[in-house]
Order: sequence, then C-alpha cells, then structure tokens
Amino acid sequence: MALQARPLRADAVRNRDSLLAAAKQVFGERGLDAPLEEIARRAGVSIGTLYNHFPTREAFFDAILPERLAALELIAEAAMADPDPWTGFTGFLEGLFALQAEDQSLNDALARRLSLSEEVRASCHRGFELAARVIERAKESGALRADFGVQDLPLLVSAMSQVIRESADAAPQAWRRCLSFFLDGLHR
Amino acid sequence: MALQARPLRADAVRNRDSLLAAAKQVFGERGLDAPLEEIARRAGVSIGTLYNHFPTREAFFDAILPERLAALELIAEAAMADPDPWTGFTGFLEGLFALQAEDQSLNDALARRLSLSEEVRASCHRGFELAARVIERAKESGALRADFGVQDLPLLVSAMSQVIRESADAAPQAWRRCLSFFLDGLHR
DNA sequence: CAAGAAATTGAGGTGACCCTCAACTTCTAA
DNA sequence: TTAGAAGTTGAGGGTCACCTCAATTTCTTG
Repeated sequence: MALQARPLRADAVRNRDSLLAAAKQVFGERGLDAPLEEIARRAGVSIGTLYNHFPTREAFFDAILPERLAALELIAEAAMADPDPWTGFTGFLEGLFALQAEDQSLNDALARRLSLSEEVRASCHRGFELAARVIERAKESGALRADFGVQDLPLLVSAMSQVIRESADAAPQAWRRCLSFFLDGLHR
Repeated sequence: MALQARPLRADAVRNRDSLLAAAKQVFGERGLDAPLEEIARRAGVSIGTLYNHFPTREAFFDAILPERLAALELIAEAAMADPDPWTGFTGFLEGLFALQAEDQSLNDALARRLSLSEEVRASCHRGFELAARVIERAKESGALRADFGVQDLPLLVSAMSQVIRESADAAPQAWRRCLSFFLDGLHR
C-alpha cells in the first residue's frame, strides 16, 4: 500500500523490528490484550517509540496477524491433499486448534475476529474460504454429516478457544479430547 | 454459621437487601467481573456502604452463587426422574446450559469455578455429583458412550460457556446447535 | 428526647494501563 | 564536519476500577 516516501532511518528500522518481534512474543504468550508497555520493555525501547511506529494496538495486529493466519491456508491445503476427505477434515481441525493452542494471539484473533480490523478479518476469511472446500469435500464423500457447514466453524472455534485458553497451563492436551467428542458428533 | 451477635439496624438490612438485589442483576447481566461501583449505584447506596456489607467481591459471590447454583440440583433431579436415561442426560445438559445462557454470573461461575471461593466451589461440586449419577445411568443404559465421564463435564462447560458468552447478543440460540453436535458425538 | 452506638458517605489515595508531546539525541547527506 | 531532519525519550495527564477512613448522619434504646 502506502510505500515509504523516505526510507526509515537505520535505527528506526532496528527499533521497528525489535517491536514486531517483541509483539509477536508477548501477544503469543498473553493474548491480544497484553499491555503494550510490556512489548516496549521487551523490545528495549521507550513507550513513545512504540507509539511512533504503531499508533494503535490494531496497527500491531495488522502487522502481525495476517502473516500468522496464512498458516491456516497451508493447513487447509494439506487437508485437501489428503486422499481421504474425512481424515483431511479432521486433520484440518486438529491443525487449526494446534495452531490456536501454541499461540494465544491466534486463539484470540480467531475467537473474536469480528471486533478486529478489516484487514485481519479478511485474513481469517481467506482461511475459512479454504476450509469451506475441505468441509464440502468431506460432506460429498458422505463422511461428514450433511447439515454441517462453514457457518458452524466459528462456533467450533469459539468453543475450542476457551478450552484451549483455560487448560493451557494445567492440561495442555485437553482440547484434543474435547475435539474428539465434536468429531464423533460430526462423523457419519 | 457466624450468626449476628447484635441484629442489623433497620436501614442496614434494607441496604444489604438492595445491594444483593443489585448484585444479582449486575452480575447476571455483565458477568462476575462487573464493576462493584455499578452495583452500589444501582442499589442507591454509596461505595463505602457496599464495602461495609461486602468487604470483597468474593463475599458477594458467596452470598449469591450457592443459591443460584442450587438450580443445578433441581435440573439433575429432573433428569433422574426421566424414565429414559439418554433423554434424561440430554435434558440435563440443556437445562444446565440454558441456565448459563440466562445468567452470566452462573456462566462465569461454572467456567472458572477453580478460581472461586471454597464455598462456591462446593456448590458447583454438589451439582456435579448429581450430574455424575445422570451420566452413570446413561452409560449403563448403553446410550452414552462408555469413555465419557464426569471429569469431561468441565470441558463441555468451558467450551459452551464461551459460545454462550459470544453469541448472547447476536444469536442467543446458537449454543443449542453447538450442543447438538456434542450430543451426537456422545450418543451410542 | 437525648446520647451513644451503628451505619453511611464520598473524596481521595493506589495501581494498571493508555496515550501525548516538548525536549533531547542520533543519524544522514551534503 | 556539521546542520537539520528524523527519531527517541519518559514524565505526566487521562481513565477506570479498586479500596479506605475521618467526618457525618441515622437509628435505637433507656
């Protein structure tokens, strides 16, 4: 989009990179509501500099989340590559939730995508588009119940996001059990 | 327990009642993290008076939640009264989540019961004990898969709590669809 | 109707986080 | 090398919610 009229100064580039790295870490650990001051601290930069580079929390999201959300597309493609439509489908969900489990920022982003920027929403949407194909294929094969649709995915994501969040410390694998209940309910 | 040495003054009784009523309302609408100032405001009482009667947020919880959570026991008993163990079981879950859907304070309480007081935890526990019997009966009848247990209930509650919370405004019945997927996964 | 006990009040201190901006430092390009 | 543009800094002001306590009001009892 708006390409830099003047290139950034060398120290500014360094700071921007540190901020992005710190933001990925902090949001990944503590979710999208993590305090921005923690990011500045971890980047070794003052809070003023943080605001200079990223005037809003959403600016961070736009800079970080689309790239991360692209992983969704890889997972969906891998699912389509699976010769068995059903294991492709289950593999997709496992991949999706494993992603959410290992990065709180993705977990939050997918769960409350509605309240995020146009740009981030578009990234989620792209992933869900591909998911739609995985779902359609599984339905056509008869392995996935006919009344399940993409529109149900957000429901699943929302439900699982909470299980992942709550059990992250005590039982980081608990979401797998929960998912297996769901999958058994979806299988034909 | 500790019964009042001196009875409360008439105005104090009135204020205490207003506070409890306001707290039920406010927590019910906005969840257990609602600002206490809102409760004082709605009770028509100063913040100081609120703290005089309920020195901590937990004091409110102890005064409100056990009574509300007793509804769980009724629901479980109704489930046991159902001649069909499976519909008893599904009825129990529907009742439970309907309860969570109509009262955010219960939704929160059940989802994060671990971080609440001994007393509230005990109330949840009592409900879950009865649930265990509903679950056992359904398993023995062969209608509920054998590898499901009470220990899985918190998982379900946690998952559903989020769906309920998120869809409360936009699609207040969405949780029913989510539940039906689960139930199909649990049915034999 | 006192007088004293009980209860209420709300301004104000604390803390977490947000965000701004005037003064200062660092970089760059001539 | 140096002037001026670019970037950085962090104290400080704003918000919101928590919680306290000295001063004040209201109730109760003899």
